[in-house]
This record gives sequence, structure tokens and C-alpha cells, in this order.
Amino acid sequence: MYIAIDENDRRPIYVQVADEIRQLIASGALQAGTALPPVRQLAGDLGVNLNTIATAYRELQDAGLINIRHGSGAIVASNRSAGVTEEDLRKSLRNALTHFTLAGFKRAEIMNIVSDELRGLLQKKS
Amino acid sequence: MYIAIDENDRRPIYVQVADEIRQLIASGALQAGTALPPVRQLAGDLGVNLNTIATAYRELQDAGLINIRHGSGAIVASNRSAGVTEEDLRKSLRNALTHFTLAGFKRAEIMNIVSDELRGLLQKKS
Amino acid sequence: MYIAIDENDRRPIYVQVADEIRQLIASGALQAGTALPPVRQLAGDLGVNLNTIATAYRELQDAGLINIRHGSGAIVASNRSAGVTEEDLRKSLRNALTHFTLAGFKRAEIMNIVSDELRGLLQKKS
Amino acid sequence: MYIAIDENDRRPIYVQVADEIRQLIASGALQAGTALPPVRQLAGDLGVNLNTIATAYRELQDAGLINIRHGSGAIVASNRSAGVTEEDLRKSLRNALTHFTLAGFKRAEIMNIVSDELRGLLQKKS
DNA sequence: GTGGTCTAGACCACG
DNA sequence: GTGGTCTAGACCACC
Repeated sequence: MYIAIDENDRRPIYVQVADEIRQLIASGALQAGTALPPVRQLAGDLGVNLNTIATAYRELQDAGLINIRHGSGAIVASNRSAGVTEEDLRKSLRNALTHFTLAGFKRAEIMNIVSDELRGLLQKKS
Repeated sequence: MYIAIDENDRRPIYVQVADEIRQLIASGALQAGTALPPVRQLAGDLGVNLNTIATAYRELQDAGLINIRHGSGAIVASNRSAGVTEEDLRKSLRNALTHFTLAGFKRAEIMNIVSDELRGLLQKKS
Repeated sequence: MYIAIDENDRRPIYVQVADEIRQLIASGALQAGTALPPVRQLAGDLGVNLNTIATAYRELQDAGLINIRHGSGAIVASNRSAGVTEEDLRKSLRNALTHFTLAGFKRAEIMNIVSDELRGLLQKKS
Repeated sequence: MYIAIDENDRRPIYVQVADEIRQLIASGALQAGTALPPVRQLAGDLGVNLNTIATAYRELQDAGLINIRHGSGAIVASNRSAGVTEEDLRKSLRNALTHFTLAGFKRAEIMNIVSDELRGLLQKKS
């Protein structure tokens, strides 16, 4: 499982890690039932502290995306929907799109990019 | 200029303010050359600390969206492209899209929502 | 003896197992003198580690609810009061009730639910 | 604000702290808008590490019970209902009640105790 | 072996 | 002033 930490990214490392794993799950690269790497191993691979990864895993567990069992590791949970509203989702989308329009991208270009990204996210999903 | 601060939004206030102004500029509601309200006035209107608005304005200036002149306030800059790469833009887009797919939205639904949001952002522009 | 393990339950498995058996005893479904299934059998039935069941049984024995005899299995003990104080009992009750009140349940609704649950626990007893 | 840590309690300290504050909010002892003590102050008062309290506060924020603002402390949020199901709530209630029945309490006694605890939780609530 | 919690202390970000 | 994050390392609990 390849995860990249961007030290120029303003988000905390544990958020970056959680988001990347979230994407791997969304894309189907990590199927339900798959075991995540042990906290200590992933921490070692990424060169960060054990607690940083533990925090990321806890966030994913709180979101219902993985199940962590003491002594037996973390496993990708079966599908379930969280309690986020569509407006919450739209808010972050709107923000991302705003930056594209400010950078001068045209409507059609943006739609193409969205389509492209969605293909990346959904292609492996059942 | 109407700006709303959402206290349940976990982003820092200065980011919320900067993002909202960014959207106003992107949508064309704030044209190049328009003066932004003085820091003190906006801070008073929103009931937040003066430094919070100052930080938001500084971020917008760093992004090249506004020009701050000592003694004469902040003015919306003419169009120019900032130093962000397309990959930076895609990263935040990808994150937003990930949450949609995890929430169970279908590809077509997401495309519709994106199109809808883009309409909101671009309708007043050009 | 039917015991269900909920993998989305964040309590350790051995606690889940012990709690379920506790409820079976409380409800009278398991009478004093009844033999519990052998550790190996129950572990096999539930698909969990042998130590997990052993720990659950040990906890029940420590609570005085069952007697474990080397070589002859575990037997439901006769009634006796354990060394827990009423304040200990009230603490977990208070916690459960707190969540109900925060979820907006009215006093009467909560009393009905408690009554309902007690009926379930006590109907087979005595 | 008085909070007691019980070192014989098997729950982690940060959970104990979060649960106690949850009860203070549920009971109305902490009204919406009230500021919680600063992380460092509460940590000092209780003799625990700063991070332990920060974790408790974060848990409460994730549950929507408080709003934490960087630089300006934590404030009890206005009422809102979380996304927990009634079955989740009943599970912890059932557990607490089971222990009462095992300790030999009669149905009527338990109902009285529940009523008593509810009075403590609800008396100050609007 | 696994993950969980806590500490002490550093350094950063927000208002 | 406030809270947030991260580290290094200890010790515990679970399987």
C-alpha cells in the first residue's frame, strides 16, 4: 500500500494519511475485509510516529470505514453510509471548484478533469 | 458584501473568510478594482477579531487575488494565475469527490452536482 | 447457547462474550448448575481465538457467576452477590441514561424503554 | 467544574473525562454557550497530560457536543442530535440493567433507581 | 504478535 | 493567551 506524505501540504499528517486511505477504499483498491498494515509498520514506512498513524486509523474507524480490533489489526469495513449531509459534501466540492475557476479553467475543462478524476476513483469499484 | 461564518465548520475562521471572498471574486460578484471593506469594518460586522480578517486578506494577497496598499485598503486585483499547479488543484478536488463516492453517489449524480455548482460559480462571470 | 459477536461493537470480544453470557444467566436462560460449553467448542463456534473465550470465562468466574473446575468445565454458580457497590452499578446506568437524554428522549420515553428492557431480562427469571 | 477521575475505572482517562462532561451537558449544568476550561488548565487540575484532555475534547467535538475554536477555547454547542441509533443506546442500557438484576435488585427497585438517576440528569434541563 | 493509552515536552497555528 | 500536532518512549490490553 503506497501512501505519500506531502510536507508542503498544510493538513496535518494524520489527516493526509486518513484521506489517502479513504481514497484507496473509495476507489476499490482496498476491498472490504482487507487488512490494513499494522500501525507500527506503516509508521516506520512513512517515517512518522506510531501515534500519528494510530490517530489516522482512529479517524477512519470513527467514520465507519474500518474496524480496528485490539490485537488483530485494522480491517476495511463493509459498506455503510455515514451521517454526512449533501450540503457538507457540496461545501468542500465548491471550494475545490472555486480554485479551478480562479486559475482560469473553463467550464468544459473542469468537467473533463472531474470526469477524469471520477474515472480514477470508480474504475475498480464494483 | 455578505459573508457567513459557520461555527460548526471546523476550518479556521480566517480560511472561511478567505474562501468566501475567493468565491465572490470567482463568481464575478467582486470585479477587479473593487475595494474590499476595511479590515476593522468587516471584523466588526462579523464579530470576529481584527487579526482574523487581516490574516484572511493577507492570504488573498499572497494568492495574488487582491492588492493591499497601506493606508488605502484592499482592492481586487486584475486576473492573473497564481503559482499553484494543476496537481494541487486536483488534490483537493479528488478529496471532495472521494467523499461523494463513499457516500454512495453514482457517477452521473456527481457529474450533475458538479455541473450545478459550476453554474452557481460561473453564471455571473465573464 | 447462542451468542452473537458484533464486529462493529468496539468493546473487546471477550467482554462481548462475557456480557452476553451474563445476560443469559440474568434472564434465567442459563440456570444454576448448568454447564457452559467447553472453551474450545465455543471458540470454534464463534470463530474466535481460544484465549478470548478463556478470558471471558475467567471474568465470569471472577464475578462469581460461574465455577470453573479444571477438567470438568464451567458451571453456572448459584446466586450470590459480587463485590460491586451500588455506586458502581449506578455509574454505568447513569452513562447509558445520559446518552438517551442527549439524544432528546423524554423522561417518560426513557422509563418505558427501561421497563421494556427489564421485561426482556426478567421475564424468564424466578 | 468538578470532574473526578477514578483510577480503578477500566475506561481510559480521556473517556472518563469526556463522559463526565457529557453528563454535565446532559444535566444542564453546562449550558449551551458556556466555555469549557482551557485544555492546559483542566489537565493541570486533574494532574494528567495536556493531550489526554485534548483527546477528550476532540471526542466531544466529534460528537457535536462542543465547538472548539483554535485560539479561543471550547464552547458547549447548541442542541443537535447525533446519528446514533436507538439500538446503540439500548445496548449500553441493557448491559447496565443486567448488572443490576444480577446483583439481586428487584424490578421495582431498579425502576426507582432509574427514576432517581433521571431526576438528577433532567432536573436542571429546560 | 497486534493496537491503546499516557507522558513530557517541543513547536506551530489561531485570535 | 488559546488549541493542534508531533515525537520518543513507556507500559498496558488483547488475541
